[in-house]
Amino acid sequence: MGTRHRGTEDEVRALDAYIKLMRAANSVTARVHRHLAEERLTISQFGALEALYHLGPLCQKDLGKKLLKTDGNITLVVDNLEKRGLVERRRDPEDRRYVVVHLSEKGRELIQRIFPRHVAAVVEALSALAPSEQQELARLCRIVGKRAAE
Amino acid sequence: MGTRHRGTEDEVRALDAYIKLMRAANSVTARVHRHLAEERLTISQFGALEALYHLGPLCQKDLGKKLLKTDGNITLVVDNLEKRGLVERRRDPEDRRYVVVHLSEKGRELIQRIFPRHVAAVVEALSALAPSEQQELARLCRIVGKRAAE
DNA sequence: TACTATTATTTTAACATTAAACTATTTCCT
DNA sequence: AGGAAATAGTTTAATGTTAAAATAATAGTA
Repeated sequence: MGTRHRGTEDEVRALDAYIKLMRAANSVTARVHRHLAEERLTISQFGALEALYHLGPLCQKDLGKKLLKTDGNITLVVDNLEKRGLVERRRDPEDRRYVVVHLSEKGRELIQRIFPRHVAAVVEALSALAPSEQQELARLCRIVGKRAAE
Repeated sequence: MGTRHRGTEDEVRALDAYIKLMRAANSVTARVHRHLAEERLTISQFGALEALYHLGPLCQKDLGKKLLKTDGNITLVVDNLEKRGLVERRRDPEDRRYVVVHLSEKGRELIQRIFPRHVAAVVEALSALAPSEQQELARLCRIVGKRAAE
């Protein structure tokens, strides 16, 4: 077991699962995003580009919801993408509170080029599990995530 | 499924498990550490105190290995704990390259007081799963984490 | 219409995080 | 012994991250 805590059986079991979950998420994140360094992209920047690529233009609030990040964080990440010309901010003329973030041509070219590497890295990272185990992992994580997000 | 990617069955399955794993880890981390704000402790600070509490004094290198963080990061986290008088740095007289980090009395009192809350929060976060499911989650995460850490 | 509440974004302060360069110390090897 | 290599820690620069306060714009309501 991964915990040194002396507690009830329930506690030790939960702590063990917790530690393993955290370590798996850490290791997989590091491994999956290793290839991003080549393009000088951070994980957050990649996440934003990917969301815009698959969902189309989004206002910053919605981008934050997708990435589970705060408003202020999105402001900074979009700033840095904008500096590199990978996205464009467009103020919504209908409701001037909204800033809609669009992929630029350069940004689209980049995410199109590197997304296949991302998929390959994810497949590789999970290849130690059989297909049915991957599905079971997804099922358990969905339950845990849902409860914790309440 | 949690992905919009159009790909092979293997790809979609792996991406789905990956997304669920990440979201679960994120949500559980946020939930489990919610109580730390009361004590104005960060997650990293809590992790360092916990490691010192359960493993005894550690040099910064070893602390970094436990927390999976870089040297420079540990320097800062220990700095901030030291400022609050929760830990003490002691240069190893045998090998003056090493700085051994000790819990102070104040630090020990704090971690002893809040650790039970941490355990309770972890148990709560995982309570949506049956005991056997928690064990299965731990098993799958261990496999995935091990592969990714290679 | 005018006031209030809500919503989206930005800003700020504090801490986290990494990579890379740097310092100090020790170990290893010839 | 002496110099090279390895190891522990610090520093720096860039980015991320949050919470909280501040701005700006819109919606709702008396």
